[in-house]
Amino acid sequence: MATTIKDVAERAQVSTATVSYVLNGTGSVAAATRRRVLDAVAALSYQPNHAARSLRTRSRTLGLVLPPAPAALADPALAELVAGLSEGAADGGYYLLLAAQGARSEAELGTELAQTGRIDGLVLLDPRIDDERVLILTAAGIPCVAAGAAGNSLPCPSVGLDLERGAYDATRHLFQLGHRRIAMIALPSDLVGSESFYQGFTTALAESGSVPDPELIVEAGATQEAGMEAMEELLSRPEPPSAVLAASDILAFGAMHALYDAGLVVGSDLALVGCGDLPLAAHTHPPLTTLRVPRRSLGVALAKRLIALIERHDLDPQPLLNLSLMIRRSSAALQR
Amino acid sequence: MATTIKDVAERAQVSTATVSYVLNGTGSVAAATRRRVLDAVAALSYQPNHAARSLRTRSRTLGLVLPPAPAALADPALAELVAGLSEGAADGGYYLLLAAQGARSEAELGTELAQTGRIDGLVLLDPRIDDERVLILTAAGIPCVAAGAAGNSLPCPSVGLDLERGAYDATRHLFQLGHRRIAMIALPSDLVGSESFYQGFTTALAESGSVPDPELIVEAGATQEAGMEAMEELLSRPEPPSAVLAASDILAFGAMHALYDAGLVVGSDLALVGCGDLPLAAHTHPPLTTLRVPRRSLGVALAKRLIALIERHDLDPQPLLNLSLMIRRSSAALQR
DNA sequence: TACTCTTGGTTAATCGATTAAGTAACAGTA
DNA sequence: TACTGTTACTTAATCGATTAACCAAGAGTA
Repeated sequence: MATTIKDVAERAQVSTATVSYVLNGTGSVAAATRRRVLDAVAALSYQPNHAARSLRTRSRTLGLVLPPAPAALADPALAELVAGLSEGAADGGYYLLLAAQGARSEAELGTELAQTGRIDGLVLLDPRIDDERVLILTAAGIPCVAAGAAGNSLPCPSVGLDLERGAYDATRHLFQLGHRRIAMIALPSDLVGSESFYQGFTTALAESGSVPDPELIVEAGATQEAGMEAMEELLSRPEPPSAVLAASDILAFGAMHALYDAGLVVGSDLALVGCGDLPLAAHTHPPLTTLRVPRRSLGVALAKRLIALIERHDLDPQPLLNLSLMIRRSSAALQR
Repeated sequence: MATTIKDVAERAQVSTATVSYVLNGTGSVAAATRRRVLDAVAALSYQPNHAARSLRTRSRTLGLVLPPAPAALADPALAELVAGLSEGAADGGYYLLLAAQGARSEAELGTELAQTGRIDGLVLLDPRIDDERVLILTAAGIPCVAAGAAGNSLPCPSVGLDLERGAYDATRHLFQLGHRRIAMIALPSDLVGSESFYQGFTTALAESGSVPDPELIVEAGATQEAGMEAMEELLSRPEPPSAVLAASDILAFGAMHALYDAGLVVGSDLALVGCGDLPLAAHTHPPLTTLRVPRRSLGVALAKRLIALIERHDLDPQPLLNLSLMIRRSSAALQR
């Protein structure tokens, strides 16, 4: 039924080897012969069988392990990243395999997928410092790239977001609105990127002649509840902040709840800026000023980088992707 | 490096055939031999190579074609469905392959994936009546299931949502709040499911002794703009409705904008109910009453059904999945 | 002339599984 | 005893590509 390389070879009056050489651009084939082969391919609308091909070479498939149920919900924008990944994969002639993380750890699952030849490499989300997944996978010789990590704090390539610059921009924005007591709610410090974000924050403060008040820096978890608690903590300070920069939208949403509970009006009583620009951010009340993450481009870049790694192309040092500050009503000028 | 069936065979002192028989539960193998084989498998932590296996049998992979960029954004809840799909796939020993739809049509891409042996079957989103994708794919003998379609309006199996019951519940809810002039904003009528939704609506009306006023039924597109226009149209009626049931949250969001523009307050001036329960729905102002779609379960059910189809198990007639009405502030009692 | 290179192919081994066909040993049966 | 079945294996073909190894013919060179 399905046409094979043999059918093409017969029709073009050559051996299957020649067909393969033409199709892969390897070997040396006379122009006339090449034509005959290509004509036969077109006439039969031949597509090489994937299993046979990957039995000898690569699987041309990138893998992504989906976080278990609750975490998947935590990032509604995952779809956007995934779309970018499969787009970037397609550009390079690859596809994207999704695996649901069941009982096994992500590293185990990834190793299995790679060792059974299902995937050639893996994309890792939310990398942490000294991430054990990276250690296990690279030790097993499995190519992987990490998403959204900046710089070289990881033993594997990554495509980074310029969180430092983003945090800097957001902080400057608050400063220019007149705020002087600016707090920050940080993500867990073992997340790669937390450090950069903090750097951007302090750099902006330093530039305006102030130093970060340790009282106004709270490290939170990654959930909305954590953001809520962090905000409550900030409000309990002797001298509470007039503006808050949250390292993620989720944290900012939690902070909003805390502010609402405290009877404070976001935007006028206190300025709030998030990071991520989740779809929800534009629809909270008031709409949240936040740093937009180019998720689709991030996905595309990750896929391309992983493919380069797999095929051992020269890895062009990828520039960091920029965040853009979406100014909305949650950040207003300081009232006095 | 990677351990093969040969390594296992050697260690267990049997032929590779026997190993295969043990692993697949086929053939007849003495208990003692089976033990030896299983021990060897465990000792070598052997995993069969996927390419080799699928060269002879199936690829144990389900396919999903991602809608092109703009449409993908239209349904932020796609991630949830995808998570369900890969979960259901994993349960059956399958994985999920994602393909970005580039220039080619979904049917072409799906056919190619199936014919190159990359996937065994395809999941189709948003099926339409006489959907050409279904026709092309089933003609090519490619198993596929459609998502969210009810009943038998499709030439391929599907996992349905009980939209009729959902629309009925929502309409009854509005009626019980005292509303008598209830309008409906419908999705394009060629979407499988539009008919059922309409049925539920009219059944509920009929039960309360009224018949649907054609003036109060507007067929819209699928976008927010379409919802906005539809609402404007309804407001221009000589006798405008006091309540509106929108066939999708997106349409409802558009309707909200139109109402805002008209200076009407959703929830008090007019009751509005959507369908889908997108993450945004709980965060609009006022929060939107809507029918929650069990997306994750839908994904799981779709995957299981597709696998059953591929492996020719008896397809147990899947019950329709129920929607549940999330009552929020957009639907309030009739003011008089 | 005799030798070496290059070009343009072919032949056949190979990847790692599945599975049809074959076989030896033994039990049951007429 | 001779025949038929079963059980428990093994042998080897096969899936459809890639690719190392080989080869023939013609060009270039000493």
